[in-house]
Amino acid sequence: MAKVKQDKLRARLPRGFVDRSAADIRATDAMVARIRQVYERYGFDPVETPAFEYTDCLGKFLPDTDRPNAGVFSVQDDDEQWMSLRYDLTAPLARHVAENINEIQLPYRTYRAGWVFRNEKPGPGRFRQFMQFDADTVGAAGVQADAEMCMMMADTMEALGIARGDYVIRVNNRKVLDGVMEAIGLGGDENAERRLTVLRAIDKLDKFGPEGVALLLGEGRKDESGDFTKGAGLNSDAIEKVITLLDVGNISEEVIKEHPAAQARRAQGGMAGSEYEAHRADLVFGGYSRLLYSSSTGLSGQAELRTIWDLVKAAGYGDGRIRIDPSVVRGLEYYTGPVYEAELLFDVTNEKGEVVQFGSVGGGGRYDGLIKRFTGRDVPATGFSIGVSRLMTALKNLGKLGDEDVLAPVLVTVMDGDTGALGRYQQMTQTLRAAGIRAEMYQGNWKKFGNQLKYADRRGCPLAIIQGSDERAAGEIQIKDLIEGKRLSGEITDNVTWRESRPAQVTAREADLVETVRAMLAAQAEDRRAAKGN
RNA sequence: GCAGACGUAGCUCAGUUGGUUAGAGCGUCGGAUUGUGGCUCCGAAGGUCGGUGGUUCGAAUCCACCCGUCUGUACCA
Repeated sequence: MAKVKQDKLRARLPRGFVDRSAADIRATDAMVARIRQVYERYGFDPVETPAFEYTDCLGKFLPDTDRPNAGVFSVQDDDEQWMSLRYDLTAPLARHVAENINEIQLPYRTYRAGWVFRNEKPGPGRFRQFMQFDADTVGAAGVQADAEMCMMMADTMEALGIARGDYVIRVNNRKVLDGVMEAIGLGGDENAERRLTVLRAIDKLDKFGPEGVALLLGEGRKDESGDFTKGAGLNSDAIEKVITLLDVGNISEEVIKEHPAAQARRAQGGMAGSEYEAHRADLVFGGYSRLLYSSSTGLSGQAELRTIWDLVKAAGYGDGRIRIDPSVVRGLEYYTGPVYEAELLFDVTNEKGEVVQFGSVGGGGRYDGLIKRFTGRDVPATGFSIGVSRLMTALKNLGKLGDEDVLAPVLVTVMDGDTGALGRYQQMTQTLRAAGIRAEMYQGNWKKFGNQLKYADRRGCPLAIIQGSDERAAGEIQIKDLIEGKRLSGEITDNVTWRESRPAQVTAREADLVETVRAMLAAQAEDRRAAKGN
């Protein structure tokens, strides 16, 4: 016997994957619906591509194509072609557009939600399968398309219940970063590797602060466990320039208020939030100018940012919802111009009650070269991605989700298991369903009646319908209010009394089934509202 | 990938310097109560002590390797 047990299969979930509960699925559906509503209102249309793509279509633009299974899940098809599970929704869109370029009317405004897969180390809140919700404009070269993306991200945050001031869309431009690297002598193909190291170091600003970034730009940095990360090896002059750039966006309130234009404005009676932001932007652009005067690439990046800023300001988004920020880096490979990301500004606590650094919940940018790989012709595009799973974790801990719990069904209990009686119970159940009330007939072993109520209780059923032969003969039913009954249970300690008093149970005419159930459910809903109010 | 910590029942954890049959609480199931949830009481099931190999008369305990989890770090399209 023991041997049989040894051979027993162990049920186990693959590392980094999760099963989703009813509550999770409902919360995700609700979130996706709200995001979709925003995208639709902006005039975007849905498209869907499969989870698998040929590996070369996903990864040709990557420098590390020689490692087909690093980071992605790949398999070989019957014909020995490599296929991979998609790791984002942008590369598949590029493939779709390129393949259908003659049928698609450009500019193509499109959105899609879907699961993506990454073969990397999972952590808390980090999975190997997660959902993204993307929007892209393909075939629009002007930065007005990028400005619109930023505004749409802001609207999406608010549609999800994140208050204005609790999030910010930070915008930068890869050309500005490239300009600074030119200025410190890292231009040219021979320095590509070091440029990448510098970008990675900059990306760590929110994690390690300016001091940590400076170490990574120089010799390197040692972490808590004593592990050493080799740095970019820049000299102190170059490090200072990069740190200065990152610091350009870090302007204190006092400095902004000392701005000459701001002082004049204040003399006339105060400064609105949008004016404060405008002065802040002026100071940021001034800082860019001082650092980038020698780089034409950098200056054109700055000009693009200026245009984006003017556009979002004109549309009323210049009140702190969207900010120019020199420390935004984003995806290291294919972005060519403006990059943007959405960041939450409130504290997020995990299951243990610890405050965690949440970072960005979505981001994107302009990728003018991605589709050209397939078509050979210029097809500029810009778009962004929202990490649905990640954002949901944040919202769940905030209590912004899970409010709209679905009510468990009314349980029609079974007192008598012969076919005739079962038919009558089934018919009652259908009558409730036809009236739009969620209901089910007990499907377990009917002979243990106590178990039926126990089942109803644990399932969270609001009501139980009971009809034994006595009630049947009288044309009646018993309706038990399980919520009220649970409340009363606190006052009864003796089991015999508890059973015989049949707490919170009413008798009704069978003909009044729907009417009585409706009234009792309405009363419970009213109680819940009242309780929430307190 | 690198560095560190940790793996005992479904869950949370005890387990003495290496010593007989590895325990508790919670949960699960059954009964007290075949037409009434909760409480209470009684009873039961549930463990290759993460795996493999080694040291030893003897290993949950010591050693090596592997697997897994967690933390930091790298990578993250």
